[in-house]
Amino acid sequence: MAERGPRERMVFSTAQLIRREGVTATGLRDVVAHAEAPRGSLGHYFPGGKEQLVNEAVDWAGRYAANRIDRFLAGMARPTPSRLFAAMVRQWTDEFAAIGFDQGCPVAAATVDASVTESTRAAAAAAFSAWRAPIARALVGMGVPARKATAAATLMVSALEGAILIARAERDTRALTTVARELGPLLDGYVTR
Amino acid sequence: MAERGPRERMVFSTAQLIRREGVTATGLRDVVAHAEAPRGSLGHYFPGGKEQLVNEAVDWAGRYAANRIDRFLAGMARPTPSRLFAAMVRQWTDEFAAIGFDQGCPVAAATVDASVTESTRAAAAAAFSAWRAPIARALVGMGVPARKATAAATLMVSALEGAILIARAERDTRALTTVARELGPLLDGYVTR
DNA sequence: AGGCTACTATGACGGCCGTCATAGGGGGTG
DNA sequence: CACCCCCTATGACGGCCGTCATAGTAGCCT
Repeated sequence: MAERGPRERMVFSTAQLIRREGVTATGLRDVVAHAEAPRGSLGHYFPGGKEQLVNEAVDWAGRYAANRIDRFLAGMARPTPSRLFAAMVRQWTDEFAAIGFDQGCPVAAATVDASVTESTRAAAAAAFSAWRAPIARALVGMGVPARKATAAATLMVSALEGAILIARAERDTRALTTVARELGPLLDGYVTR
Repeated sequence: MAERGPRERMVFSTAQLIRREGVTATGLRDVVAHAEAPRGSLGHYFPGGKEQLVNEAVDWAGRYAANRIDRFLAGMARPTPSRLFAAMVRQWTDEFAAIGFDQGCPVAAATVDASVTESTRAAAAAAFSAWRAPIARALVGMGVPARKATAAATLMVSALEGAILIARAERDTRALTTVARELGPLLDGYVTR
């Protein structure tokens, strides 16, 4: 997360804060403090106000999740659906173990939280889409029929998001490891060649 | 939702409002208005303040979800894991179709949202537990080994919660129907007798 | 009747929110 | 130098928040 300009830092910090506080509870003053950004720049870079800032943070999160998928695949010698899913899950178990359960998924937070604006809801939908696309593409590359790939990707994201939720509530990664274990064989079963 | 006292109405209204606004965005004044309850009673019935009110709402939601499971089973001639899951999913697709995508799961909202207090987080964990227990019990009754039943219940709740999230973001029930369809055979495969 | 308890009414308090108006720096260009 | 444009500084505004103090009212118990 190299040294970027104030604008990018604010978007990134917004995503970070949304992850643990939710949209409504994240104040713009908190954002500038976290980003160590000049407060006066807020209205300058984000004339659309908090709504614009939040939307950009959600966009950022969607792109980040998508990139992660590609990175997981790049690190695998012989990728399989279950291995990809295991990597996605492990990313979260590792993070929970390392820094605690306070930070969840920003896209989930933006979806659930608050008097979320229509535009923010649309940003969340786009983020889920951006996340699912590389998964489905990867599954096809592993031999899953295109017809089944998007459904499988939806299942993977759903199970992961739900398990993240439960893990945070229980402060225990068990839900995550459970879904990875139980879903693995089913996912590999989609492969036809 | 028969005519209850003001106290119960406030708890119920809190759950309703949390479902669509989140915890932080739900104001106490909104609650009394929605419950048509006397404002002066808030501090009387809930000396623990908003925190207590939210916790009771989450508790209520957990019990409600658990009761729903029993009601689903009662309405089935020959219950199977996939049929139970389909019923759980259908409850949500029906609700989304009927009243829109504005209302999600209150337990998810309480988990994700905000400067949620430790006690609220614990209430959410208890709610998930209360929800999962009757599912696991039902699975055992259908012939799923006890060893596998809790894992399967966790998978079902995870996939459902995640799909609810995606469905709300996309304003489309497709994610829900997808997980029901894809997970069905796996769930029935747990049955050994 | 008197008194005690359970409940309700009302308004004020301090605090934080997102937004905006105003003004100042500061470097590159004419 | 003068100018302009991009960025930043600062403080005020109205509004809503959760909480609390104070003052009632209603009804049962003895």
